[in-house]
Amino acid sequence: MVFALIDGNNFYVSCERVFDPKLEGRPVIVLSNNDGCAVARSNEAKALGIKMGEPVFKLRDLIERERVTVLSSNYTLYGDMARRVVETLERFSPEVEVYSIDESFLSLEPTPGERLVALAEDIRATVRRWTGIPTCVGLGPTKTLAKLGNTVAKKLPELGGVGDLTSPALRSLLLSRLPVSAVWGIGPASTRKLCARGITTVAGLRDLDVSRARSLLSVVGARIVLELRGTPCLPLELLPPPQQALAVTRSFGERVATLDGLKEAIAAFATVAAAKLRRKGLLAGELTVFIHTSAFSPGPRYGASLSAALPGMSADTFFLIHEAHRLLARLWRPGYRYAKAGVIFTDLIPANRAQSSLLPVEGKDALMAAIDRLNSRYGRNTVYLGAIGLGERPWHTRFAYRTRRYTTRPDELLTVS
DNA sequence: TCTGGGGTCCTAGGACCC
DNA sequence: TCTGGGGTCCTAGGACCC
Repeated sequence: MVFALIDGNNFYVSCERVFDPKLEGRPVIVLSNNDGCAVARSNEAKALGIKMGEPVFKLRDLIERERVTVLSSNYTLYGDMARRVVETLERFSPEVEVYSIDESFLSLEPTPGERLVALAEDIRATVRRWTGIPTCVGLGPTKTLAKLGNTVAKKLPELGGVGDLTSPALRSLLLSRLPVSAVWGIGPASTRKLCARGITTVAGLRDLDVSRARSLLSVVGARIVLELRGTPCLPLELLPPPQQALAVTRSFGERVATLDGLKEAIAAFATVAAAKLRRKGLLAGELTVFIHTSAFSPGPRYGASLSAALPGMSADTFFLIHEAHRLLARLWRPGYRYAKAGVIFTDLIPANRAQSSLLPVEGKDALMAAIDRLNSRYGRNTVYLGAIGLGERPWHTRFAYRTRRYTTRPDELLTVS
């Protein structure tokens, strides 16, 4: 059995290009929430030196000079495109682990006589043809090596999009040339630790004594060393583990100084989070609320968070807004310009496993279901609670350059003439 | 002078991922 | 002026138990 990792190339940009071919061959970046940072870059944008996570205001001149196309995130579109990619992958293996929005692990069992690389090329070509999304495929005897193979495929275009690390000989050659920071799970802190001890290449990490890796980088490091040697330690996760936390947090479009303004924002975030809970069939038992000023701007700074067990498991918007507001009232201090806030639900359980309350609230579930149906049928925010406010919403996240939701909104379909 | 052993649970903080 | 959001896992240390 071989692990394959299929990963969408510059995924968000590729989704946009499917519906706007004029973007092909041009520098394109997609921005984070609130149009803050570049989170996806076409190869042309990478070639201009635009870094992952770079704040867009620092790029203004470059964008102007090089005529870079700048787009806001269109998560509705990317989520739907990702679903199509996964459906395509499921044709090639009964075992698919959806690892992130643009990455899936597959187990591959080539039939006798079938070349593994040819199979990988077939997967790429089919995904491209059926969804329009270009991908790269990494192959290896472990997930860590498949991931590394994918990195190699992206780095070396001459490989034709497939990085095969199943053969020990080729693997040894490549591992001695790749920096240790290229390994999945080795971040900046671990890279510093390793380099300080003279371990700078992937091969160096592979040859590190396992107990030494364990003491240096915890069990995570020990597992990585074994995986690099070809011993699988990470199985495919075919069914997603139960979710542990659900958060809605946002930077504000404009700073908010008043308690009323924060209450509206927190009510809006709690509304979205509660709807997500219901869609996933979950109830929350604990709530955290946080607010803070900007970490970048000068001026007085303040930030705080509070958690509390809810008096009962819930996914009820009325109740959750009320509880979030109680925490907010204890957090809020006057005299600050707040830049960000959020609500986080934890202690999640499936609604069908919950103990029923001794004091059922008549009709509340039916009311929530009715609201969800209306909003699903007529669009988000068709019906919402007055706590979100009816007037200006300075805290609203900016999406100034968002494209259409081509695949999920009949009124936003692409028109062809 | 000599002062056990083996556990669980919880939390805060760090690290990492996309 | 303008700097994202949503997750998971691991460890150390304290509290507590018998």
